[in-house]
Formats: sequence, structure tokens, C-alpha cells
Amino acid sequence: MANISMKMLAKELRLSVSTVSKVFTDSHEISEQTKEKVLALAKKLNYVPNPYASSLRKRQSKTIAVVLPEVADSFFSVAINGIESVAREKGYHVLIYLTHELLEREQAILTDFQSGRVDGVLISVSNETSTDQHITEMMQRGIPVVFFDRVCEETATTRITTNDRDSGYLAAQHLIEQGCKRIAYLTISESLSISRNRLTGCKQALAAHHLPFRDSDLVLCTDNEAENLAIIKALLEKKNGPDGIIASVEKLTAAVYLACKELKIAIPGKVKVISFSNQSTAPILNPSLTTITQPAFEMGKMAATVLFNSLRKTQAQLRSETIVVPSVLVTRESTGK
Amino acid sequence: MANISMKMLAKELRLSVSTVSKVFTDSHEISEQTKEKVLALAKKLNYVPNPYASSLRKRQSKTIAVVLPEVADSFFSVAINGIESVAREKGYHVLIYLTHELLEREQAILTDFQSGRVDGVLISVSNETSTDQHITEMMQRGIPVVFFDRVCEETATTRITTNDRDSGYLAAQHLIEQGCKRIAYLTISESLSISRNRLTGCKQALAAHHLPFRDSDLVLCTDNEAENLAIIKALLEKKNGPDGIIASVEKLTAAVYLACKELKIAIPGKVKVISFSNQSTAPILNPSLTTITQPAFEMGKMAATVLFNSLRKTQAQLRSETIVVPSVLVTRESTGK
DNA sequence: TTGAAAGCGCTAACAG
DNA sequence: CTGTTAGCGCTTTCAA
Repeated sequence: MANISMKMLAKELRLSVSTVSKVFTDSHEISEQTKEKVLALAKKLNYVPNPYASSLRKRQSKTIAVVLPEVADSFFSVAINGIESVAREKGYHVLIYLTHELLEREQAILTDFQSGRVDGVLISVSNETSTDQHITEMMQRGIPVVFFDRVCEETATTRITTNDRDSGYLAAQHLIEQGCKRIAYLTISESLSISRNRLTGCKQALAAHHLPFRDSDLVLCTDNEAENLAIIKALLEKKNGPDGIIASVEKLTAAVYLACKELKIAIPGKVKVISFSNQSTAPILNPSLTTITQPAFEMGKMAATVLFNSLRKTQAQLRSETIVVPSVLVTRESTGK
Repeated sequence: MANISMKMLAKELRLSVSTVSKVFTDSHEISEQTKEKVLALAKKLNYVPNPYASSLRKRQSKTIAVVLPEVADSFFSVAINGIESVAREKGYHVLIYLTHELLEREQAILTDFQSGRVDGVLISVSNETSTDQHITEMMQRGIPVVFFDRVCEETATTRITTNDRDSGYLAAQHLIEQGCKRIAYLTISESLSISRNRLTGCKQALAAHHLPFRDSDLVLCTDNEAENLAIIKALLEKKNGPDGIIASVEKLTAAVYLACKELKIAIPGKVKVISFSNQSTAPILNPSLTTITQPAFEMGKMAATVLFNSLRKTQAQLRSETIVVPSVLVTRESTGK
């Protein structure tokens, strides 16, 4: 089942391999005649160049890696679409890797990239990622990295984020405007850039309205649905429980709704809920869910575009900057008066 | 920024390249001493073998492709997790390609695989895919293919599906048991294996209960949310409209809920709804949604496992068989009495 | 305009 | 146990 190679094309046409090769790069030093002959035979035999031979020789793989915490989240699903759309356009291939929120796995994955397997990396870091050593190491080896969504703010490269702080502010402000006095902020990590920034905005909004934010209003959830349900039920049952909840990641929404349902707490009557979410089901939840919706597709697209631009240039250091694609607040019933 | 190679390790240690190479395959013909020396230096220099050189030489890429219609659907998101989990375990890399439901793109993607870029392919076909020529061609070139979820039933290879027909039967039967007399079946394609099979089951259930299924009860939806909303509203407003709806793919759920909301049609009072869906929000919809939930993770895992098993053997023809991972009916409020 | 030759980094006979 | 050699399929000087 030997695949067809340039050598075979060359032999068949009594040409040299190098001539054939030049045809495929559309070199001007080849006559139209020969080009046509070669292309015709190539099509007839269904020839496709071996990418690995080419990669080896040219020292570039025309492949990028996308490193994600997980993909069971609508944000990343949609982001992948954005990435894939520009990769395809640029003739790049996309390898996907999941860290499952494990720093160790993230490090192992990036270490592998030292091999030259990929020309660049798009990454959204795990929530365990407190050091960026594995990332800078890769960059030193000449592999450009673009962060998206969950970024390392100290790392000297381009970051694509949404306006997390402003969105946090907006979310809290919205709840306050709707009459909330005591707002709880639900998160899955205290270290993650997005969580921290959203929280900061939230606190600023509260401060601006002379409302308190106590330590107990910051609620750390987990990866486990059942646990989260218990945590949130406990929160809601406290005598001085919140009248407004901000779910800082979409996966926490279900637990909030379920907790309220089980405790027969009315949304938005007793407690108002807003969630950072891209779920298409937000409008059909009971009640429909007010969301801060991230521009997932655009962020993916932007990240990929920035990466490819730097790949085109030989010595293009990615600038240490943050590109912000704004989120949008979609008001629905869950924060109604 | 020249990467470190075996040659360098060899020179540094005054060994031959082949000796170094053998160390990395853990060959028994190398002394413990040398192994240690080499490994130590490799670790120190952060050496990672060039996968493309290796692929070129060994004629295998340790990479598989996953070809999907799209990934904005929870089924595929979760399936990717299943696939990735076993790929990682087996030391394989995963390239991802999206067809966006376009046959032409699917063909172009598979054509590229003739190059030897991947050792095997996991595919869920587009809803335009009526011919399997591009797939069999690839198989003839020695690249094994495993279908999952959306399969080509005539193609001689292994297919991982869920029990679509039985699930269709179950869905309809459930509606009937709950008192429905007139059931509409919503689909996005008449050719797709999954849609056809689910429909078949549905019809069988109706027949078994001596209930009619008219042509107009088969409702073909589109890729466009707004259009679907209009289609479903039209359906519900007909004088002899359905009292039960089966949404054969999850993306149609929102349109059904929204249509009912806009028309003030009570679920489940006036019309009962069941959906083929993996959405985690099903329990918190209004009303909570009865679903046929597909074992997405398991199907992804199974597909990958079957593929890797065939990859281990040199001449392993994949058997032309269908492996069925059953779906489960989760009864919730949307089909209550 | 075409071809010969070298080599990308690794593996696999085979010889020593 | 280690080394020599050839070559995977392609690109890229350089020479003709």
C-alpha cells in the first residue's frame, strides 16, 4: 500500500524529483508545459504530498495546537469553531489537547511541543496553572503562544480576553439596579485570571454603590455537580443569604437553578441570578437566564488570526498586549424585579 | 533556535546516533549505563524527538483525525472528550476537522489524508453526505475509518451508534403512554442515518398503537434558528396540530420551547415535548425537558478504542459491524400528564 | 528551464 | 553492546 511519491511522478514523466517538487511550489523557473504534465498526472494518481517529509525539511509543520481545559463547555466548543475557521483558510491543521484542568498535564503537553510538532499554540490555561514557566520555556524555543480567555497576565505575549472586569462590574451593577443588596459571587478558582478579574469588577460595583462584600460572599465551587448543589443550597439557607447571585462560569448555572428549585426559592422573586454563559438554552430556562455572553467565536478567531500573523513573519515577536473583545449583557427574566 | 537532535546527544556523549535512538525505544541491546547517560543528558537538555522525522521513517504518524460536522453541539463536545481520553492513553495525537455539514469540505479533508498525515480516522458524516466514495477511497489506501453517531450504513467498516431506532420507538411510545394522539417528528435531514432510524422507530411505535403518522407530521427544519421558530410556530398553529413533539436533534429544542412560549401553548398541558439531547441544562428548562440522552462520551471512547485496536495489528481489517451503545430515556416534566 | 546532490532527524538492517 | 549505512519523501542550493 505504498503511497505515491514525487519520485514516482518523476520517473513516470522522465523528470527529476526536484523539477516535480518545484511544480508544486508553483515555481516560475518551470515551464508551463511541464507544470501541466506533472499536475495532470498528480491529479490522475491522486497524489498528495507527504506533509511530514515536507515538515522535516522545511522545519515547519503547518499545524497549530489548541490547548484547552476541557471542551464540555459551550464557550470552548464555539471557540474551536472560530479557530478552525481561520486555520482552514490559512491552510493550517489543528491539533487539540485537553488538560482537564490539570497543570501537570498541561506541562506534559507543552513539553511535547518542544519537538517542533506545532508552529504555534493557542492556549486557555487550566485553573491549576499558577506558574507560566512551561509556557515561557516554549516561547524561548521559538514557538509562539497566544492566550485566549484564560490567560497568564504576566507572560510576555498576546492575550485575547473579553472585558472580564467590566463585565463583572456590569453584572453586579445590574443586580444592584434590580434591587439586590447582598450579592454572592460563585467561582471555581481563585487564581484564574477570568475569575479574579470578574470578581474585581463585581467588588468595584458594590463599592461604588456602598454595598458590602464579605468573604463569605465569595463562594468557591468545585468540579462536582453534586457538591456544588450542596454548597449552593447551604449558601441559600444561611439566615443572611444572598438576594443576588453571580455565577462566574456557565457550568455553575445548573446548580443554582436546581438548588433554588429544591429549596423552593423563587427566581427572581427571592434571589436574582446572572451567569457568565454562552449556553444557547439561556432563553428557555425557567426563568430565562440573564447572561453575560462572551464572544466565543470571535475570540477564537482573533486568537488564531493573531497567531497566524506572527507565523507569517520570520522574526515576529508577539507583542505583550491584551486584546479585548467585549462581552454583552443580555437581560432576561432571572434578574427581573 | 535549532532544536536539539539525537545527533547532538550522540556527539556530546561520543556515541553513535543509532545507539542513542535505541535508547529511546528502550532496546534491550543497550547497556543500562549508556541508557542512563543518554537519558540524563536528554532530560538535562530537554530533548524531545522530532515526531515528523520519526513519522517519515516509520510511516506512521501516531495521529488520528476526528472529522465532525460541527462542535457547537453538546454531543460532539462530549464525544471529543471521550476520544481524547483514549488517544492520550495510547500516545496518539488528535487532529480535528469540521465539515460544517458540507460534503465538499468533507471530501477535501479526506483527500488530504491520502498523504499519510493520519493513521486513522473517526468520522461523523455531514448531513449532505449521500455517497461514501471519498470514504472507501481512503480505506483502500489503507487508512482505517470508524464511524460514530452519523454513519454510512453501507460502508464496510465499524460503526459506533446508539440504538437510534429503539430510541425513536421509545420516545414515541413514551408520548403515547402519556396520552398523545398526534405526534410530530422534527428533523434536520431526511438522509442522515440517525434521523432516518429514529424516525423509523417512531413510526413503528405509532403503528403498534394504531396511531397514524401523516407526511405532514414529519417536519424538516433548517440550520437557521429563526426559520425553525417560524416552522414550528406554523406547525403548532395548524388546526389539527400535534399534541406531542419529538425533536430528533438537540438544537431544535430551543425553537420548540420558544415557539410554545410565544404562542402561549402550555408544555406539557397542550403539547408534550421530548428531545434527543445531551444538554446539561435539560433539568433546568421550563418545564424540565424529557430527553433521550446519548452516551456521547462512551461513543467517542468506543470509536477511538476500536480504531486503536485495529491500528495495533498490521493487517487488521475493521469488521463491517455496528456497535450499539444504548441511549437512555430520562423522564422529566415536559412529557408529564 | 531542468537536474544532481545534500540533508532535514530518525530508524532499522546489518556488521563488528 | 555499539556503530555503519542507507533511506523515509521532500526542499533547496548549485551546476548544467
